[in-house]
Amino acid sequence: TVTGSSAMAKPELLVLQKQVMTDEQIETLQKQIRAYSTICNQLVEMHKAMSQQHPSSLPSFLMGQHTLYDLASGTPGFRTSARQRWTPSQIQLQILERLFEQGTATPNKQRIKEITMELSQHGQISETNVYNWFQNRKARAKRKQSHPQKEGESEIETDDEFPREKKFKPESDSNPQNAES
Amino acid sequence: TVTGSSAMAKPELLVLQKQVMTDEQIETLQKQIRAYSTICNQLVEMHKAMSQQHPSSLPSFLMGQHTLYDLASGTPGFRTSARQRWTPSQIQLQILERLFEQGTATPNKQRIKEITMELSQHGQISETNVYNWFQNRKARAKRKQSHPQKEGESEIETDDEFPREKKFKPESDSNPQNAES
DNA sequence: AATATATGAATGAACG
DNA sequence: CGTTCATTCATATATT
Repeated sequence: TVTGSSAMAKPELLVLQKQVMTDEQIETLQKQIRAYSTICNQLVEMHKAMSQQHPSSLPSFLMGQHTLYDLASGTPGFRTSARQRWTPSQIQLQILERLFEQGTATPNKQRIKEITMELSQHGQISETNVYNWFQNRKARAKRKQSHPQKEGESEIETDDEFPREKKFKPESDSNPQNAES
Repeated sequence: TVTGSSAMAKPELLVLQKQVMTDEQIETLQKQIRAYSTICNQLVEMHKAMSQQHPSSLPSFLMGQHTLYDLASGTPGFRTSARQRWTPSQIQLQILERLFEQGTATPNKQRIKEITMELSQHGQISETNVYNWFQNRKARAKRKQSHPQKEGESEIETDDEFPREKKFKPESDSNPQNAES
């Protein structure tokens, strides 16, 4: 039985007015469940390893949590991946790279359509894939040059990283000003 | 209507023929998520108590699990990344989505103030955040129809066994949107 | 197997 | 408002 231990996590993502969920909502739920599943199992494993006790001695609050095991242990590894990300084939990559070198940095809509059409002959691809690829390619190229040898030592400490030059839109008409603290 | 019906591998409880969930199913999901949430937090607490280490030293598999602590918002111990960029909480997102669906496409300044006031009760937020969110939401909703974000798996894997129960998207490439720049 | 890296995708913010 | 940029998230792949 799920006894609400505290008021820490209140997944209200399910509060709907109707009994209809969209694909996106279902996918969100799957992700969340999968995340919990993974972490729960990992944590349980760690706990067992640390306590060095009989593997059957689980803390009391895990008793009766059949819902957990029904969900998670049913499929080890939990292949719930709702969406696989696109992976360009070698041919596609070559074509894309060549286009990029030729100066096609940010193709417009029409250009993307053409490229997608072209690349679709060498594997499954969508316009969004092409769009994302060029965006990432450009961003990566830019970061590489400005960040040649810098090592990513940035830790999660409270180091006040200067938050970039934040530019406000000097709109004084219908644009709210930022009031963040 | 919901176009891309994805019949991918997923927990049994989510295998649906349509994108419609019954009250019971939603309730089941809520219970399961709550269970995960509770157990995860308990396990994390226990682990911290046992390891007697810095509360910030969490195992690697918890790194980057933003999905978790977004869901279990406010969970202490998880890396409190002082991110520069505003990230709406689940509740905030939910409210925003609802407002958007209700037709609040472009709220004026006054409306933004109200919304910000409302949302600020569920986390840090500024009027600019709200403004940007609606702008982005609208822009991307529009592009959504022109870019069918339906990518399949790449068939570059020649050593494929047999066609699994992959999801099949009705790639009808419906709307040849013509938006030249 | 666990960790590190590469990279596709998502999204808040900014620009013209 | 449409488009682009910058950063982050998530996962496939590589490395140890």
